[in-house]
Amino acid sequence: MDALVRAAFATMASLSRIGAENDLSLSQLRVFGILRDRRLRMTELADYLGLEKSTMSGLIDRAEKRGLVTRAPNATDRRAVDVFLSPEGLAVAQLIRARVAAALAPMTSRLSPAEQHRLQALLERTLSEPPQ
Amino acid sequence: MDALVRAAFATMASLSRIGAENDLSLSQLRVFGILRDRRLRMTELADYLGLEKSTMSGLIDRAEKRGLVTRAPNATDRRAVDVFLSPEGLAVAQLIRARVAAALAPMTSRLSPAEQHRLQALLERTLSEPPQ
DNA sequence: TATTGTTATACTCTATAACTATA
DNA sequence: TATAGTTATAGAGTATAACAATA
Repeated sequence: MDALVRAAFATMASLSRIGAENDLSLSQLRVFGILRDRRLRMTELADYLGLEKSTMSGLIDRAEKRGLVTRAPNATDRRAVDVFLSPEGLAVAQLIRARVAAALAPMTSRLSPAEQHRLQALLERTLSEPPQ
Repeated sequence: MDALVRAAFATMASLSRIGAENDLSLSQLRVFGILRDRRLRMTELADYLGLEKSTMSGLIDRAEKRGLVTRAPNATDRRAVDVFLSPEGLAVAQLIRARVAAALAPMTSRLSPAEQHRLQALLERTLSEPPQ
């Protein structure tokens, strides 16, 4: 569906721009979204993002160097490393979230509240299982 | 809107995967989509994608080296360079288009034809002007 | 032996700045 | 002077392969 692809590009353009304004790539933006309310191991994080663990190391290296995330040894598996947002990182994550909502508002506000609800319901259903 | 962002990521994941299967990045995928029925100058292409002209040079360099696109001097402005798909590039573009449709089908097919139509109409309206 | 994570390496994507050729 | 495009350079993102530590 053409409209879906165009909506996806328009949405990602907004996300990219907001990320860039905070010196964050799209992947880092996703890291912040995922870690907002979780503490995960490197491998789990890589699985969430569909990236290699070596790529994850680089992403977390750079975010850690900026003081946005923290690494800590896992309590039960001494091979594993937990990652979570620092207080600064959490603040950035919340800022980003607000900015994304504001950026997408012009799109969604073209619809009435009832239509927004209908759009959301339709999208939710298309997302019920990941596409192949 | 949360569903919109998730739908965007799901869609982009499909596009990325299809691109990767053909050794094409998302940006190159977009180039193919844009050039499918057009011949553009480097600067126009860069504007479409929101990229710097130097970035465009690199993308087109690599695609040209693979025989997928062709550069030609512009007929009226000797500073300008036109870009268009080669026959091989056109074949790839058509293949990609079919693969994208097939990949997104599982998402859209969860809706009835009437619902698909409604979703498309709602998305079209949110896209009536680009978000800020 | 298998898994977790890091490091080394290589390539793509991206932007900025400097440059050449043309307008 | 301004614009079109390329090149040089640098940094981020990505994957593959090799590795050390732990399970």
